[in-house]
Amino acid sequence: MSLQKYYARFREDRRAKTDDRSIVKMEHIVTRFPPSPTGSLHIGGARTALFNWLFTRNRGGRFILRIEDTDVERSTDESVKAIMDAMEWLELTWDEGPYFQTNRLDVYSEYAKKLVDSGNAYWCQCTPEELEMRRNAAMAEGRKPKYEGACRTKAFGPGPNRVLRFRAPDTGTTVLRDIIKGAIEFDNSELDDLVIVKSDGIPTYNFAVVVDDITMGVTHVIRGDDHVNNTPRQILIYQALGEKLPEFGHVPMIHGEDRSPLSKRHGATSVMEYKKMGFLPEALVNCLVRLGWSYGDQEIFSRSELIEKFTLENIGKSPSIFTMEKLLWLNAHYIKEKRPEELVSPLRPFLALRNYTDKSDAYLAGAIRTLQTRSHTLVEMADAMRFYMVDEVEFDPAAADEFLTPEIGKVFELIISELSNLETFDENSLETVFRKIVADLGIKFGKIAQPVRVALTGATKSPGLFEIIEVLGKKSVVERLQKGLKYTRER
RNA sequence: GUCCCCAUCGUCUAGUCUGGUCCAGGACACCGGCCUUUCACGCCGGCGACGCCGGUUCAAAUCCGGCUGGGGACGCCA
Repeated sequence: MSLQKYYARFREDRRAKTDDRSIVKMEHIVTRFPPSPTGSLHIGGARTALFNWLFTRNRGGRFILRIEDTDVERSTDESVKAIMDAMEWLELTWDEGPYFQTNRLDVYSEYAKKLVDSGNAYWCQCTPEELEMRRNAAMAEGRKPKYEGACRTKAFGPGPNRVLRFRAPDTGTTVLRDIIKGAIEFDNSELDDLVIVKSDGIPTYNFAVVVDDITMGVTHVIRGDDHVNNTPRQILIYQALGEKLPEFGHVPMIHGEDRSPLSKRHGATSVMEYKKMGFLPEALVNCLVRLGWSYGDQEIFSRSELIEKFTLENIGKSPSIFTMEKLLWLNAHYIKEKRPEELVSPLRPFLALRNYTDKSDAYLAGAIRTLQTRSHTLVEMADAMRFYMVDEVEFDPAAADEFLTPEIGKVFELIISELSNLETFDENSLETVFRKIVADLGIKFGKIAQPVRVALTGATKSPGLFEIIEVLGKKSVVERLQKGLKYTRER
């Protein structure tokens, strides 16, 4: 599929969902999620997107997807797709976009020109190498490694290998009034003249975001804590442009178990990896939202509840650690909660991966129902499903050895004949038959349960006997019992 | 190094703004028990934290200061 068509697909999607918003109060809130397409959507980015999305849906605003691809070297179409796929899986629908910064170069030039004309920007021809050296020297001497303004007064015009720098004030303070963190004051002397247009004519991040947020009418900038230090620079640019500031809210970071930034060595970082591991999107969403945000003691939230209850005020200030423990529990919860039929299609890919022969939706749903309280993930479920899917089960040697004994053979014969004559093959009648057999033989049900279980599933652990028998059906059950019987005779 | 942020059970967190109702509540994980045809589910119980020091106060998890620890930023990356 071409990228164009791909985007169009999402556009269609959006149109369909736009009307939902009219039922919510409109407050003209505009937010955005601006990933840079240099990889897949990861846990941290997903949570930022989720917070923005929830905030916007709660307030009845517009949520924009903007692709920040000004790093031409590292940006790829593949990443754009990966990010949109992940957002689609999490159902983080956007109302506008995706916009691409590389398509908006004219807009940035226009704003760059404004800054040059007003004396707030100047051309600089210091080379990256020189800059690097000066930075290192400053660090070595314990000084803040900032640009000292060598080209400030040279009045260069644009030219090859020249960059445009923003002329930052040397004195005074800039205050960031953060919705989440409160007021943070920065000494302007800490800031330097940052590059806003690179020598290839492409704007840098700090400039492009500001121009985009201004021109797209963004009212609330909600992003990761790692952007706090960029914010005073951006505020200065807003001011130089004479524009009104948006509200800023910086959400605390998510770390790995050793409190270092979340990375591959902490396990899966990409949202789609969690899909592959058999997690349900609602579980990931529920897990992610509780990292930094809370609503009293409540742990489980439906999507509509989240939209209703989400506010920025309930976001905490301290960073959190992402572990899979709660996610696993949440996933198990949602697996239990769903109707078996709803799990059929999400489970199918996992079944296919195991090369099981295909079964009907109804059969699958029946099998799923027996495994819902026993699975933390779809992977676990697909694995546990094996005995439902194969024609012939292979006995676990230890289990067969312990339970498929010669003595149990006679019992099997009786069960086989009773079951063969049974008309209605449901849990209730099954239970009646077994209780009768047990009573006739004068033994405890526990005596025969494990042997039958081994014959039917090959293992000592499984869902309840009667549910298994009902799902498997008479033919398969009788065959398996006969195979078990054969084993007891031939051992 | 400089600047900025953060700090409650192992983890996610409530409580901190508006000190007393908190010898700190919930959830996950872990441990024990019950239920039981196995395994799970479920239910009941247990373990377990206000980083440290000082100050303010009749009273501090809550306010103030310092320390320590962790994180972030300091790019012609975003």
